[in-house]
Amino acid sequence: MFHLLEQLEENGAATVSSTELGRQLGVNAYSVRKDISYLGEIGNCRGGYAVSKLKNHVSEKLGLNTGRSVCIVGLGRLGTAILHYERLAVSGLTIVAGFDSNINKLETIRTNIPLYPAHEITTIVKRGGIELAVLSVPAQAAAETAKRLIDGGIRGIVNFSPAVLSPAPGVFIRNIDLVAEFRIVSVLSLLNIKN
Amino acid sequence: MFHLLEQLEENGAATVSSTELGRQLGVNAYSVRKDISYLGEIGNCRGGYAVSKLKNHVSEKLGLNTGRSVCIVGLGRLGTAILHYERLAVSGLTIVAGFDSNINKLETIRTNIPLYPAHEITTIVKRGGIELAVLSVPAQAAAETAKRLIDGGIRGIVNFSPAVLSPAPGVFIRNIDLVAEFRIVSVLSLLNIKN
DNA sequence: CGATGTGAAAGGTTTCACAGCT
DNA sequence: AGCTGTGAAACCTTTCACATCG
Repeated sequence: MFHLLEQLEENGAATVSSTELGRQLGVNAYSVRKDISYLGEIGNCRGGYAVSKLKNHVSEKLGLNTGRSVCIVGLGRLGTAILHYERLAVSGLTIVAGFDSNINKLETIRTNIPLYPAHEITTIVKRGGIELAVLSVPAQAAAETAKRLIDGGIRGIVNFSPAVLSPAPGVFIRNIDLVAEFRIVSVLSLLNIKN
Repeated sequence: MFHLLEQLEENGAATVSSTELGRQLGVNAYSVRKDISYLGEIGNCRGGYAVSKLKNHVSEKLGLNTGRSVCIVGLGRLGTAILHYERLAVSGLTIVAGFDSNINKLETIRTNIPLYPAHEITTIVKRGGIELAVLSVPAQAAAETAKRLIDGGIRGIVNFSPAVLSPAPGVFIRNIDLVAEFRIVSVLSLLNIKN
């Protein structure tokens, strides 16, 4: 949704209607209006929403403009891919550190982002006031690593490992199990025609 | 869920109760039982579920055992990471091809999986009867690439690009916008304590 | 008119309570 | 007693109809 607004703005569109937004997002116009209305009114009934105004409005209400610091824990292929992901940088998130338990690996990765061994997680997170973390370590290391992050005072974790992390107070955890996603597609593509 | 069952089996657990499954999955026991019951009964009321029996039951009912072929389109860092992802291989999915529009890139990637230039997508997918695809190309290339896959007769697409693909009959599309996931964590970790 | 914002209906999912089996 | 399977209740989300505004 936000990405679409940015695209529209780049293309020089001044306004956009809920119908059009819905079409491009693959949902109906009701939902679009409902969602937008939760953030308070803004539309100028005649010509739809003013694109840049709506973008800023959403951005502000959701706190998307407040830059937040992120660290990547586990620099395997997936972790490294995220470390270099450009789209993150342009979305208010700054990657400020990377961690891996394999010290040799830290030296082979080319980046300007500072990298540290895994045992320093708690210290660095605490010192740098790092708010969010990406967990891309093997399943068996997930619980231990998460504990270190939480001890450092992390506020949110995006967990790519298949292990389900035990919830901690004040820490928001989002699990993304890639293999499960593939299974979903695999199963559902067999069954029905509609999404 | 499925991953947990495999783990339990490895650890030699013979049976498991819905309460215990729920605890480890971070949901309550009601949901676990409800979900399992949709696939038909199986539990032996006294000692909970027999782990391996349940695993096979789920596997069979969901068609997880029928090996399906997958191709990866767009061999950037993310695409390459998935190409090498071992956990996919052990979950009934076989990666049978990779595609990229940059021919030079195809030569630099070390793998046993056959790689092809992007313009051959339709041909190879059709010829190989490839069922599922991973789309990890830049947003502006997503629509065109998806069209080629669909022309080749693909059944399901896991779309990692931020572009929303227009739905096609008989093709199941699952969108995974990584930046959106980070925004969700970023926003929600600010607000509430509970997940 | 064309478009938004919103209360009410429809539909679906999660939670619960409890019968029934070992 | 301990646990499963399931109908009913509570809850939430999506869909719709329509009043309202420029």
